[in-house]
Amino acid sequence: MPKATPPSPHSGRHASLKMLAEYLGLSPSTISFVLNETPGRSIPESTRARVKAAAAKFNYQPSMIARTLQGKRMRTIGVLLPVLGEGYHSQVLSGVGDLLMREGYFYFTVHHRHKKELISDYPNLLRTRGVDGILAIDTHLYAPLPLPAVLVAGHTELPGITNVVLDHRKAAHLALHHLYQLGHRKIAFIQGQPFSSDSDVRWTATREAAQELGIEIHEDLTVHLSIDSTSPEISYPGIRKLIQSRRPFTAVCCFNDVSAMGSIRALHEAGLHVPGDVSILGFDDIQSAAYQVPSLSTIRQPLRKMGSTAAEMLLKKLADESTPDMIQVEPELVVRESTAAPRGTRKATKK
Amino acid sequence: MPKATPPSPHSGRHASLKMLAEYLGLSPSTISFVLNETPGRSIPESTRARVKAAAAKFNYQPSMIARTLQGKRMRTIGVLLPVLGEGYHSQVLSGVGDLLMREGYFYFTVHHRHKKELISDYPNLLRTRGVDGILAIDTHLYAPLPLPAVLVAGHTELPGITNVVLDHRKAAHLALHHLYQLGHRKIAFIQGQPFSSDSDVRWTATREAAQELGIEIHEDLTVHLSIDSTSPEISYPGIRKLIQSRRPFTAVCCFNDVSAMGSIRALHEAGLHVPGDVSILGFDDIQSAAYQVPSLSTIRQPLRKMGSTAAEMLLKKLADESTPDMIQVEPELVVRESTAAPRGTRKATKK
DNA sequence: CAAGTTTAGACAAACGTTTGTCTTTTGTCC
DNA sequence: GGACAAAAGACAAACGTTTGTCTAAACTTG
Repeated sequence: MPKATPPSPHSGRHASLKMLAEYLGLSPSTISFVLNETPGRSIPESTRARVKAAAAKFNYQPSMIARTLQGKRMRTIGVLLPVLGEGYHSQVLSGVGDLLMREGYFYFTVHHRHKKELISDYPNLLRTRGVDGILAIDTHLYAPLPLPAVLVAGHTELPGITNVVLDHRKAAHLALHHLYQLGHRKIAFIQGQPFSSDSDVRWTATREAAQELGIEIHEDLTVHLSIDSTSPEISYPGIRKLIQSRRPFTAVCCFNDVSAMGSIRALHEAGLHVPGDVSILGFDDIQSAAYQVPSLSTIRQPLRKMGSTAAEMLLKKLADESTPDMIQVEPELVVRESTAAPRGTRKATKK
Repeated sequence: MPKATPPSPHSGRHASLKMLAEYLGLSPSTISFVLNETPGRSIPESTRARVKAAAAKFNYQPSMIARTLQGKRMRTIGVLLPVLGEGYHSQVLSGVGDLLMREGYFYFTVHHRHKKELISDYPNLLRTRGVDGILAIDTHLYAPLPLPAVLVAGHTELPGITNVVLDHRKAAHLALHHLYQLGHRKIAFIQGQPFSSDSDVRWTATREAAQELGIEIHEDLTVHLSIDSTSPEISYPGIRKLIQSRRPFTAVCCFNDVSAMGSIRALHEAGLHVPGDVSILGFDDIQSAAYQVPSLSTIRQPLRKMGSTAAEMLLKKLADESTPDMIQVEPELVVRESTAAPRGTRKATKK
């Protein structure tokens, strides 16, 4: 049976400047001067010591809340992302969080599931809670933000906003060149969900790279992701259908590692071997990529770095330092077990 | 070259009660009464309409900050967890976040990497930022919190705190019984990191269950996790060493799915087949568990549910409703591909 | 029509800070 | 010992709300 919560021990109010003032026989302002080391105020060392001792004794912590009311910064950031989950967002967020905490900043996490209305509303609600700036991950913005902002994988051009993005042209080239030089020609593609902000840019870059290398992209061999999730289920049905269609392909170039995992699973169930029958190339290099069976070959994005860079830029903006409009980071090809030369390339050719 | 950020468009100050008051020729208090529908104040419909129109026109949003200064709630929670990452924490957090956002609450995420000092300090820092309550996940608390609190997988007994925990006895029994009835007798165990708050409880429960079933737990077959990470790397070296030791075992009962993935990887590299040579039983049932090759048999914790339940309890506390000291949730055995009868059980016995 | 009541709203204090100005005390210098 | 400066700190306003009290006008009622 639920027991009533006992009268909380939180009733003993917390130390305020006023209480300290009363205790010390000083005015609140004097205490504020000492604790903030406000320059230009003459206060003798003896008094300073008394004040500091009392502050320590009562574990005084100035209210950030009251402080912001004075136009000060709250040292708080709002982070906007589509969804909490494994993989991409989680890793970027981790980079953001690490840097912010290290710098003494706190942050709100807000997920919007790509709902336009929420994306518009949240920044304002965050503002009323005192955030100093906004960091948006994989989010398509519709209107200028009411606060300084930095975007990760945002492809929105808005004045005063800094974008941290991957060099998708290079990424696409790395991916296709890798498969090409292994000998793959019939390559299937997994295209990102329309609401994922990298999808368009990457698809364009992929088509360009394919053209350069003389690789054909067949609509018949293209799987379009649509499920809004961060689980491998996103690609599983698409790849199953592709297998059932019996169109030949020797490799799948995936939108991300999670969809690569779903693909491998689907191929496995169909009795196809990776990389023996089909090579799988992932994208992102999430934590578990190296530990899959087979381990994933993938295009690594420096996800944590992207997060921390974005956070760094935002803090710079808050310090009124200049920041570039765009920071491009470099992808990297990581070759593991899931890609290999297609069957027949090494032995006698089949036909 | 970095371009200077242009004078931000954030300079146009935001609507305050005072500005609205001036615009309407009313006093701030009157506007507050209308917007909050404060009972017991007589204000004619005509004025109300004027006020509401003006508020909409200027997109007025009351400052939560100023409001809390009046002793109101900020509708904000602080979430304490060891680390941002894949798996357990991510899923619980997702449940927490979903419920909180749905209820119009915002939350800070704070990771402490099990550092005692941070665990003690953060709650206070959160308080200065106006949070109404604290939700701690997988965190060992050392002192009473300055705010109402709910713990997930916290095994700290503190007055006024609600704990949301798994029924570990049942979980251990489900796990061992499953392996036992498949025919496993030589079972290796992966024990959680000492700083992980479920480790002790689960280990105790595991030993009890083993005794009941007559299963022996050999120290030689026990891997002790120690790496502070959420990647499969945590179990990989331990399992490698176990394999090299050449002590026979037919199954591994893992601390979590992530360590199960690392185990499978290590076995795979040693040329051992799962479940043919060794069965692997995970714990948690994280998103990707079903999509591994082989897919993971595991003990499911309702992680998202645990998160949302905890959040719900915290909001209840804030509403001064009574809450139980403990809520136990039920584990569930999920049988997939990674467990099977040990070799020799079905065919002629080996020896 | 005077007295009382309701209506519509203003006014002021408070929350916990910061910061500009003012006052009192002490010390220095000639 | 008087003039002045410096030192030490008090005082008050402000930030944007909420809320308790007060007032003025407009109604009611006998």
